[in-house]
Amino acid sequence: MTQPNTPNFFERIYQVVRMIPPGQVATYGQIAEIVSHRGAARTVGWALHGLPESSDVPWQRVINGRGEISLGRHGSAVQRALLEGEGVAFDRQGRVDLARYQWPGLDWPDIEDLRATWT
DNA sequence: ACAATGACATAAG
DNA sequence: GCTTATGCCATTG
Repeated sequence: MTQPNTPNFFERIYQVVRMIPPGQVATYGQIAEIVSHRGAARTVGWALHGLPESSDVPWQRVINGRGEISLGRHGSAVQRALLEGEGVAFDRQGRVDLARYQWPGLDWPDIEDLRATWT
């Protein structure tokens, strides 16, 4: 973004994030594993970082591997509110029960087919 | 092309 | 369970 030639990487990330159903959450690593390699987790966060709140991408459903919100204290409140509005419960430490709310992800055939669209 | 950065992840102490 | 150290990837200066 910020440039005419937006790398497909960000678009891929957005596309996957849009597939996360309401009331469920996914981790950065999970998204990275679908769009690219496992190590791209940081890049996923970078992609969502510049995303406007009014975007069609449910960025709030993407959290870190500990089930916690990784934003600075600033946007964390917003994200928490959005998720709570979808039925996601937070514990006292502001963490989500991943075992219960984590997005199952895509099946291998689906991932394969999805990647075929970009490659 | 090199060095630094960032909404991460995992292993080790 | 929390803190520290190391790895990974793409973007940016």
